[in-house]
Amino acid sequence: MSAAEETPGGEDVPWDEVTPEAARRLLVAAVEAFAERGYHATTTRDIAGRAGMSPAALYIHYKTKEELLHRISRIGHDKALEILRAAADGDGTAAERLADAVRSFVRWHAERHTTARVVQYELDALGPEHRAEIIELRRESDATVRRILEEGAAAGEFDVLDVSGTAVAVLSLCIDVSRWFNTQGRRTADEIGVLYADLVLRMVGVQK
Amino acid sequence: MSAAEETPGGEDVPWDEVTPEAARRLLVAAVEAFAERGYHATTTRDIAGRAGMSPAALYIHYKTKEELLHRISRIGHDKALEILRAAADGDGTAAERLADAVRSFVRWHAERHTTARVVQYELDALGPEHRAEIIELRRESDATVRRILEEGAAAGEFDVLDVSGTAVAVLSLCIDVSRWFNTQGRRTADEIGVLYADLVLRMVGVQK
DNA sequence: AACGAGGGTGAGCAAGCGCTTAGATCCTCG
DNA sequence: CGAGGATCTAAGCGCTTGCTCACCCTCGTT
Repeated sequence: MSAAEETPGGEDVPWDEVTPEAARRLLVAAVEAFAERGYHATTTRDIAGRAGMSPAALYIHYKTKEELLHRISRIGHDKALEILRAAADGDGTAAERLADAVRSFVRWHAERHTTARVVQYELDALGPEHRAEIIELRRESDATVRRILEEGAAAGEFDVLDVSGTAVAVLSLCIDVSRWFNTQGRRTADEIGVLYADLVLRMVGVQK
Repeated sequence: MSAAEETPGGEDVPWDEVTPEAARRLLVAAVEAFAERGYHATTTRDIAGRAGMSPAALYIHYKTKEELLHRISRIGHDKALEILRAAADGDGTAAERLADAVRSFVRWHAERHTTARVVQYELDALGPEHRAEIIELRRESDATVRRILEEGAAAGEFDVLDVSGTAVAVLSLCIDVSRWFNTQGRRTADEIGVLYADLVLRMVGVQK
């Protein structure tokens, strides 16, 4: 049993932590529908239909439609935070780690823009406790980026006037990729990652 | 009759192009509701209630709920484009005009983040023709920023590898302010505008 | 062969949705 | 003053929504 399955294309299969298979199919269908039309415009019938099941089948695996959104949001935020932390905890100078963080974070938001859109823009549709839980994860993402900036500033690598303001700007720039990215566009996810890493290094005063 | 009314606080009153007064009240109520809960989660009863009117009153001034959203989106995009063009067509070096554009564009997205949120994130809720109309306005915003970058690059003021990619990044950075900005936050709209103008100048290789 | 458990379905309920209609009330102007 | 259009309301229509319920089918175990 492989820990991370692979498609013929080499892309790793997400959501493989969701079992049984019917629950995963429903969740994938929900991600697509939420990304296309938004949480509130998506009906449970639409989700079930995309998964090839009857409307009632949804409620065998999920208590409510909101629970589905929460599962998606939680897994997505965990993944996003994991990406940032892997870069922040890596080897190399602060500049290298910052570039790595931006490159991989942007790539995720572009490649998986369907998921990212739901994760980043449907926060308000969650119930109060679920929303609070997710907001805490976002705070940790913010702290991770801030940490790299602080280390780079302390080491004299970066020239930053406002560390926390710059951290917000960096994250904001990356997140918004999921709003406008389009698979038919001119640029690939990789190209945007490279471009953005360069722009962010410039923001912190690093010359190439 | 003043062309632009003023509140005691000195803030200019938007939506004064919307008449009669009842139609404006409904529209302002809709902006608040759409920003808080999203277009699809907002009911026509909620909008009418906030405006202190009965549900049916909405349909005297607007044919559908979608027409309300379109009016909001159209006026907001016109205003955003006007801000960008005023800066782009101003005097001064390309660097000064770029800084001015970012400063005022960010300030608008922060100060009027309620409106901006609806304008920027509810595009998909519009019908096909209305959406196409708005997308055209966005293209013009993009072209305006790109123009400043091209002029700065041609004049040797800027060091930009990828003009259109950088233009997207600059706009994206500014727009996303409306997602996270909060009136109770640490920073004022002005402060963020100044910070972001600095970050953007760094992106295009201008030293302070 | 009989069983129990769990995933699945068709039908449908109560509530809430966008929007309409009939009629009351207000304002404007001859 | 009194006609007539504009504005607003109470009531409610037809439909869709999230979700439930009674039942069925499949399958490993005894």
